[in-house]
Amino acid sequence: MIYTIAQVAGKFGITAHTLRYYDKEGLLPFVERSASGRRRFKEEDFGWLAMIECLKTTGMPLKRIKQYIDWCGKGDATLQKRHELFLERKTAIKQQIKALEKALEKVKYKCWYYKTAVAAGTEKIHRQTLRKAAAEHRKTV
Amino acid sequence: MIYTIAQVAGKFGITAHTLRYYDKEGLLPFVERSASGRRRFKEEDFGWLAMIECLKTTGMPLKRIKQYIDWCGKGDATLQKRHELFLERKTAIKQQIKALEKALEKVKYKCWYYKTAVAAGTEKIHRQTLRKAAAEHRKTV
DNA sequence: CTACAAGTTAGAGTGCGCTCTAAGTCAAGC
DNA sequence: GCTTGACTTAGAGCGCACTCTAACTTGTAG
Repeated sequence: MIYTIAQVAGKFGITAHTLRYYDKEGLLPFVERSASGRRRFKEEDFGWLAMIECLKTTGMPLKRIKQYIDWCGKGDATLQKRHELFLERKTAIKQQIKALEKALEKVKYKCWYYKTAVAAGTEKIHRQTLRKAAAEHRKTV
Repeated sequence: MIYTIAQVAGKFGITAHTLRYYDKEGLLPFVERSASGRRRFKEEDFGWLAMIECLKTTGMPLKRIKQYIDWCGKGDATLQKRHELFLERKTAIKQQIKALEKALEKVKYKCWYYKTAVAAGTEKIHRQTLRKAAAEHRKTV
C-alpha cells in the first residue's frame, strides 16, 4: 500500500508542508519517489516517522534527529553513538517528567487556591483566615 | 534585602538580558526601581519569578503568562479566569507527562536494542536470531 | 480533451524566545 | 576625583520550526 503526502500528514496530525520541510532538512531519506517525482510513502516508513515524532516529543532539535537518521544509514560503525544518544535521551526525559511533576504540584495548589477564592468571592480569604488550612492543604497536595 | 538583576539572574539560572526582556514584555510589573532607574528585586518578587518559571516549564507562551500576571493586578474580578487557567494547565501538564512516558518506553526499548547490537558488534542480531527475545522484552519493558 | 485537485520546487515570511550591541548612566573602591 | 564594572535603554540580529506563496507539473474524473 502506498500513501500520498496528504494521507501521511493526516495520519500523523501534521501538515504536508511540514513533511516536505522535514524532507528538505534531510529527515526523510527513506521516502521513495514516483517517476514524476511524487513522494511514495509506504507502511515501513511509518516506523521512522513515529521515531521522529517520539524524539520531537522529548524536545530534541530536528538537526540532532537528522544526525540519528544519518547514523542509521551508516551501519554498524555508528551503533555505539546511537546507543549513547538513546541513553542520553532517557536521562533527559526522566528529568523533564520530574520538572513537570514539580510544576503540576504548584499548579494543583493554585487550583485549590483559586477554587476557594472564587467560592469566597475574594482573594482576601487567603490573607489571614485560611492560613492554617492552606498549610494543611500544602502537606496533602 | 535587595538584589541586583545579576544576582536574581544567577539565582534563577537565566541571564540578566532575559530578565530585562521579560520586564519589557510586561512580565515583571512588580519589580520596583531605584531613583536612578535600576531594578530593585526583593524576596517577595521571587514568588512571581518562580511562578513564571513554573508556567514556562509547562510550555506556556510568555504572552499568556503576562496575561495571568495582568489578571492578578486586576483583583477579584479575574478570579474565575485565573482558576480556569490553572485547571487548563493541570490537564495540559498531565497530557505532557503521559506523552513523555510513552516516549520513554520507546527510548528504553531502543536502549536495549542498541545495547544488544553493540555487544554483538552488529545490528543484524535483530534480524532473525533474537526475534523472540525482542518480543519478550517488549512485554516486560 | 478538459478541468481541477493535488502534488512539486525554491524561496520568502512569521512568531517565538531569546541574545547581543551600542551608547550612555551610575555606584563603589582606590 | 577617577576608574571600573554593573547597570540602563532602544533596537538589531539570530536560530528554530514551521508556514505560506508562486509558478509549475501531474493524475484522474467527467
